[in-house]
Amino acid sequence: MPEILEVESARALIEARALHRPIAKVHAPDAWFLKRGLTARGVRAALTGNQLVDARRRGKLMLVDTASGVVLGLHLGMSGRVLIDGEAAGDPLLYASNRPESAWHRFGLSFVDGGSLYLRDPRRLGAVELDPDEDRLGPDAFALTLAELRVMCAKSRAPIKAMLMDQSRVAGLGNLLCDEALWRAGIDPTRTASTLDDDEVRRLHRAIRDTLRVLGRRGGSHTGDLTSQREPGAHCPRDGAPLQRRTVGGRTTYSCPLHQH
DNA sequence: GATGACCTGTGA
DNA sequence: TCACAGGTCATC
Repeated sequence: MPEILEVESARALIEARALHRPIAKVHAPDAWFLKRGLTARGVRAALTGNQLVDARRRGKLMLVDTASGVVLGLHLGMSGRVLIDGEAAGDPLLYASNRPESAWHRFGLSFVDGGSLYLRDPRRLGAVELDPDEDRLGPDAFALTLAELRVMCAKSRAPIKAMLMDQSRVAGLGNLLCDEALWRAGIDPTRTASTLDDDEVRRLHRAIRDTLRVLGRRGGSHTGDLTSQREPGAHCPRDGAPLQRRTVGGRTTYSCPLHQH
Protein backbone atom coordinates (compact mmCIF):
# COMPACT_ATOMS: atom_id res chain seq x y z
CA MET A 1 0.00 0.00 0.00
CA PRO A 2 1.38 3.19 -1.12
CA GLU A 3 2.92 5.89 0.97
CA ILE A 4 4.60 8.96 -0.42
CA LEU A 5 7.45 7.03 -2.11
CA GLU A 6 5.14 4.75 -4.09
CA VAL A 7 2.89 7.65 -5.01
CA GLU A 8 5.90 9.59 -6.23
CA SER A 9 6.88 6.64 -8.46
CA ALA A 10 3.36 6.56 -9.87
CA ARG A 11 3.42 10.30 -10.44
CA ALA A 12 6.76 10.08 -12.22
CA LEU A 13 5.41 7.27 -14.39
CA ILE A 14 2.45 9.40 -15.45
CA GLU A 15 4.76 12.33 -16.13
CA ALA A 16 7.10 10.20 -18.24
CA ARG A 17 4.56 8.18 -20.16
CA ALA A 18 1.03 9.64 -20.12
CA LEU A 19 1.32 13.33 -20.93
CA HIS A 20 0.19 14.88 -24.21
CA ARG A 21 -1.63 11.77 -25.39
CA PRO A 22 -5.15 12.71 -26.46
CA ILE A 23 -7.81 10.80 -24.54
CA ALA A 24 -10.25 8.75 -26.61
CA LYS A 25 -12.26 7.04 -23.87
CA VAL A 26 -12.79 7.20 -20.15
CA HIS A 27 -13.51 4.04 -18.17
CA ALA A 28 -15.29 4.57 -14.89
CA PRO A 29 -17.01 1.25 -14.16
CA ASP A 30 -17.03 1.71 -10.39
CA ALA A 31 -19.18 4.59 -9.20
CA TRP A 32 -18.04 4.05 -5.63
CA PHE A 33 -14.50 4.91 -6.72
CA LEU A 34 -15.54 8.40 -7.83
CA LYS A 35 -15.56 10.79 -4.90
CA ARG A 36 -16.99 14.16 -3.93
CA GLY A 37 -20.03 14.00 -6.13
CA LEU A 38 -18.19 12.97 -9.27
CA THR A 39 -20.17 10.76 -11.66
CA ALA A 40 -19.09 8.56 -14.56
CA ARG A 41 -20.89 10.93 -16.89
CA GLY A 42 -19.14 13.92 -15.35
CA VAL A 43 -15.64 12.52 -15.55
CA ARG A 44 -16.27 11.32 -19.10
CA ALA A 45 -17.39 14.79 -20.13
CA ALA A 46 -14.37 16.41 -18.50
CA LEU A 47 -11.70 14.14 -19.96
CA THR A 48 -12.79 12.78 -23.33
CA GLY A 49 -10.88 14.61 -26.05
CA ASN A 50 -8.73 16.25 -23.40
CA GLN A 51 -5.11 15.41 -22.57
CA LEU A 52 -2.90 15.31 -19.49
CA VAL A 53 -0.27 18.04 -19.44
CA ASP A 54 1.40 17.77 -16.04
CA ALA A 55 1.56 15.37 -13.09
CA ARG A 56 2.04 16.88 -9.64
CA ARG A 57 1.73 15.43 -6.17
CA ARG A 58 1.00 16.60 -2.66
CA GLY A 59 1.52 13.92 -0.07
CA LYS A 60 -0.26 10.82 -1.30
CA LEU A 61 -2.59 12.71 -3.62
CA MET A 62 -1.68 12.90 -7.30
CA LEU A 63 -2.80 16.02 -9.13
CA VAL A 64 -2.88 15.61 -12.87
CA ASP A 65 -3.37 18.82 -14.83
CA THR A 66 -5.20 18.67 -18.14
CA ALA A 67 -5.19 20.90 -21.21
CA SER A 68 -8.69 22.16 -20.40
CA GLY A 69 -7.64 23.27 -16.93
CA VAL A 70 -9.51 20.55 -15.08
CA VAL A 71 -7.34 18.83 -12.47
CA LEU A 72 -7.67 15.06 -12.12
CA GLY A 73 -7.08 13.90 -8.54
CA LEU A 74 -5.93 10.30 -8.13
CA HIS A 75 -5.53 8.49 -4.83
CA LEU A 76 -4.07 4.99 -4.56
CA GLY A 77 -5.63 4.12 -1.20
CA MET A 78 -4.23 0.95 0.38
CA SER A 79 -3.70 -1.19 -2.69
CA GLY A 80 -3.77 1.01 -5.77
CA ARG A 81 -1.26 1.08 -8.59
CA VAL A 82 -1.01 3.07 -11.78
CA LEU A 83 -0.58 1.05 -14.96
CA ILE A 84 0.42 2.73 -18.20
CA ASP A 85 0.23 0.66 -21.36
CA GLY A 86 -0.03 -2.30 -19.00
CA GLU A 87 3.09 -1.58 -16.97
CA ALA A 88 3.50 -0.36 -13.42
CA ALA A 89 6.32 1.56 -11.74
CA GLY A 90 8.66 0.26 -9.09
CA ASP A 91 8.73 -2.95 -7.14
CA PRO A 92 5.71 -5.08 -6.35
CA LEU A 93 3.83 -3.88 -3.31
CA LEU A 94 4.18 -6.08 -0.28
CA TYR A 95 0.57 -6.86 0.51
CA ALA A 96 -1.03 -6.06 -2.81
CA SER A 97 -1.47 -8.80 -5.29
CA ASN A 98 0.36 -8.25 -8.50
CA ARG A 99 -1.77 -10.19 -10.89
CA PRO A 100 -2.91 -8.12 -13.85
CA GLU A 101 -6.56 -8.56 -12.95
CA SER A 102 -8.74 -6.38 -15.08
CA ALA A 103 -11.61 -6.82 -12.63
CA TRP A 104 -9.53 -4.60 -10.36
CA HIS A 105 -9.32 -1.79 -12.90
CA ARG A 106 -11.42 0.84 -11.15
CA PHE A 107 -10.70 3.74 -13.47
CA GLY A 108 -8.91 4.26 -16.74
CA LEU A 109 -8.18 6.32 -19.80
CA SER A 110 -7.73 5.00 -23.34
CA PHE A 111 -5.54 7.15 -25.48
CA VAL A 112 -6.15 7.84 -29.17
CA ASP A 113 -2.77 6.19 -29.91
CA GLY A 114 -4.08 2.89 -28.55
CA GLY A 115 -2.37 2.96 -25.13
CA SER A 116 -3.96 3.35 -21.73
CA LEU A 117 -3.65 4.53 -18.16
CA TYR A 118 -5.34 2.39 -15.53
CA LEU A 119 -5.77 2.62 -11.81
CA ARG A 120 -5.85 -0.93 -10.47
CA ASP A 121 -7.03 -1.25 -6.89
CA PRO A 122 -8.16 -4.60 -5.46
CA ARG A 123 -9.41 -3.11 -2.20
CA ARG A 124 -11.27 -0.20 -3.74
CA LEU A 125 -10.04 2.27 -1.14
CA GLY A 126 -8.46 4.54 -3.74
CA ALA A 127 -10.29 7.46 -5.27
CA VAL A 128 -10.76 9.63 -8.32
CA GLU A 129 -11.97 13.20 -8.06
CA LEU A 130 -11.93 16.38 -10.10
CA ASP A 131 -10.38 19.65 -8.95
CA PRO A 132 -9.43 18.34 -5.52
CA ASP A 133 -8.99 20.72 -2.63
CA GLU A 134 -5.22 20.61 -2.17
CA ASP A 135 -5.32 22.70 0.97
CA ARG A 136 -6.90 19.95 3.03
CA LEU A 137 -3.34 18.62 3.13
CA GLY A 138 -0.38 19.93 5.09
CA PRO A 139 3.03 20.57 3.55
CA ASP A 140 4.44 17.68 1.52
CA ALA A 141 6.78 15.53 3.60
CA PHE A 142 9.64 16.05 1.11
CA ALA A 143 9.35 19.82 1.63
CA LEU A 144 8.69 19.84 5.38
CA THR A 145 10.95 22.38 7.08
CA LEU A 146 12.37 22.16 10.57
CA ALA A 147 10.50 25.33 11.49
CA GLU A 148 7.18 23.86 10.33
CA LEU A 149 7.78 20.63 12.25
CA ARG A 150 8.74 22.58 15.36
CA VAL A 151 5.52 24.61 15.28
CA MET A 152 3.22 21.67 14.67
CA CYS A 153 4.84 19.60 17.40
CA ALA A 154 4.43 22.41 19.88
CA LYS A 155 0.73 22.64 19.10
CA SER A 156 -0.17 18.96 19.19
CA ARG A 157 -1.13 16.86 22.19
CA ALA A 158 -1.39 13.72 20.06
CA PRO A 159 1.19 10.94 20.18
CA ILE A 160 4.00 12.02 17.86
CA LYS A 161 3.30 9.16 15.47
CA ALA A 162 -0.39 10.08 15.18
CA MET A 163 0.61 13.66 14.48
CA LEU A 164 2.99 12.61 11.70
CA MET A 165 0.33 10.41 10.09
CA ASP A 166 -2.26 13.22 10.14
CA GLN A 167 -2.30 14.28 6.49
CA SER A 168 -3.61 17.73 7.32
CA ARG A 169 -0.41 18.36 9.28
CA VAL A 170 2.23 16.61 7.13
CA ALA A 171 1.20 15.09 3.82
CA GLY A 172 2.65 11.79 2.68
CA LEU A 173 3.87 9.86 5.72
CA GLY A 174 2.05 6.62 6.45
CA ASN A 175 2.38 3.85 8.99
CA LEU A 176 5.65 2.34 7.80
CA LEU A 177 7.54 5.56 7.13
CA CYS A 178 6.55 6.98 10.51
CA ASP A 179 7.73 3.89 12.35
CA GLU A 180 11.03 3.98 10.46
CA ALA A 181 11.62 7.70 11.01
CA LEU A 182 10.86 7.52 14.73
CA TRP A 183 13.09 4.48 15.05
CA ARG A 184 15.94 6.34 13.34
CA ALA A 185 15.36 9.38 15.54
CA GLY A 186 15.27 7.30 18.72
CA ILE A 187 11.87 8.66 19.72
CA ASP A 188 9.04 6.61 21.22
CA PRO A 189 5.97 6.76 18.92
CA THR A 190 3.63 7.27 21.88
CA ARG A 191 5.37 10.42 23.11
CA THR A 192 3.06 13.42 23.22
CA ALA A 193 4.24 15.65 20.37
CA SER A 194 4.41 18.81 22.44
CA THR A 195 6.82 17.20 24.92
CA LEU A 196 9.60 16.81 22.33
CA ASP A 197 12.51 19.11 23.10
CA ASP A 198 14.34 21.02 20.40
CA ASP A 199 17.05 18.41 19.98
CA GLU A 200 14.43 15.70 19.51
CA VAL A 201 12.53 17.74 16.92
CA ARG A 202 15.78 18.28 15.03
CA ARG A 203 16.58 14.57 15.15
CA LEU A 204 13.08 13.77 13.94
CA HIS A 205 13.33 16.23 11.06
CA ARG A 206 16.66 14.76 10.03
CA ALA A 207 15.28 11.21 10.38
CA ILE A 208 12.30 11.99 8.13
CA ARG A 209 14.62 13.35 5.44
CA ASP A 210 16.99 10.39 5.76
CA THR A 211 14.11 7.90 5.70
CA LEU A 212 12.66 9.38 2.52
CA ARG A 213 16.03 9.56 0.82
CA VAL A 214 17.33 6.13 1.78
CA LEU A 215 14.11 4.18 1.36
CA GLY A 216 13.42 6.07 -1.84
CA ARG A 217 16.74 4.90 -3.22
CA ARG A 218 16.11 1.35 -2.03
CA GLY A 219 12.74 1.23 -3.72
CA GLY A 220 9.90 1.93 -1.33
CA SER A 221 8.28 2.21 2.09
CA HIS A 222 8.79 -1.43 2.90
CA THR A 223 12.62 -1.33 2.52
CA GLY A 224 13.37 0.29 5.86
CA ASP A 225 15.74 -1.21 8.44
CA LEU A 226 12.94 -1.43 10.99
CA THR A 227 10.17 -1.78 8.46
CA SER A 228 11.55 -5.01 7.07
CA GLN A 229 11.44 -6.49 10.59
CA ARG A 230 7.72 -6.15 11.20
CA GLU A 231 6.74 -9.56 12.38
CA PRO A 232 6.16 -11.15 15.78
CA GLY A 233 9.41 -11.97 17.59
CA ALA A 234 11.50 -9.48 15.62
CA HIS A 235 14.52 -7.72 17.09
CA CYS A 236 15.84 -4.19 16.75
CA PRO A 237 18.37 -4.07 13.89
CA ARG A 238 20.36 -1.47 15.83
CA ASP A 239 20.74 -3.01 19.28
CA GLY A 240 19.11 -6.42 19.13
CA ALA A 241 16.42 -5.74 21.70
CA PRO A 242 13.06 -7.47 21.17
CA LEU A 243 10.78 -5.05 19.35
CA GLN A 244 7.61 -3.75 20.91
CA ARG A 245 4.34 -4.11 18.99
CA ARG A 246 1.53 -1.72 19.94
CA THR A 247 -1.33 0.24 18.43
CA VAL A 248 -0.64 3.95 18.10
CA GLY A 249 -2.86 6.35 16.22
CA GLY A 250 -5.01 3.38 15.32
CA ARG A 251 -2.26 1.49 13.49
CA THR A 252 0.07 -1.36 14.30
CA THR A 253 3.31 0.14 15.52
CA TYR A 254 6.75 -1.40 15.98
CA SER A 255 9.40 0.28 18.11
CA CYS A 256 12.51 -0.49 20.11
CA PRO A 257 12.04 -0.16 23.88
CA LEU A 258 15.80 0.12 24.34
CA HIS A 259 16.77 3.10 22.20
CA GLN A 260 13.46 4.89 21.49
CA HIS A 261 12.41 7.18 24.36
C1' DG B 1 -7.95 12.70 19.58
C1' DA B 2 -9.63 7.97 19.64
C1' DT B 3 -12.65 4.73 17.49
C1' DG B 4 -14.85 2.23 14.16
C1' DA B 5 -16.31 1.96 9.38
C1' DC B 6 -15.34 1.56 4.69
C1' DC B 7 -13.84 -2.85 0.97
C1' DT B 8 -11.45 -6.90 -0.36
C1' DG B 9 -7.38 -9.81 -0.66
C1' DT B 10 -3.91 -12.70 1.69
C1' DG B 11 -1.97 -16.00 4.65
C1' DA B 12 -2.02 -18.55 8.99
C1' DT C 1 -12.41 -19.24 9.47
C1' DC C 2 -10.03 -15.41 11.21
C1' DA C 3 -6.82 -11.78 11.91
C1' DC C 4 -4.62 -8.53 9.49
C1' DA C 5 -3.27 -5.10 5.90
C1' DG C 6 1.14 0.47 4.21
C1' DG C 7 -5.41 4.56 3.28
C1' DT C 8 -9.13 7.96 4.63
C1' DC C 9 -13.45 9.46 6.67
C1' DA C 10 -17.35 10.26 9.92
C1' DT C 11 -18.58 10.24 14.57
C1' DC C 12 -18.33 10.48 19.47
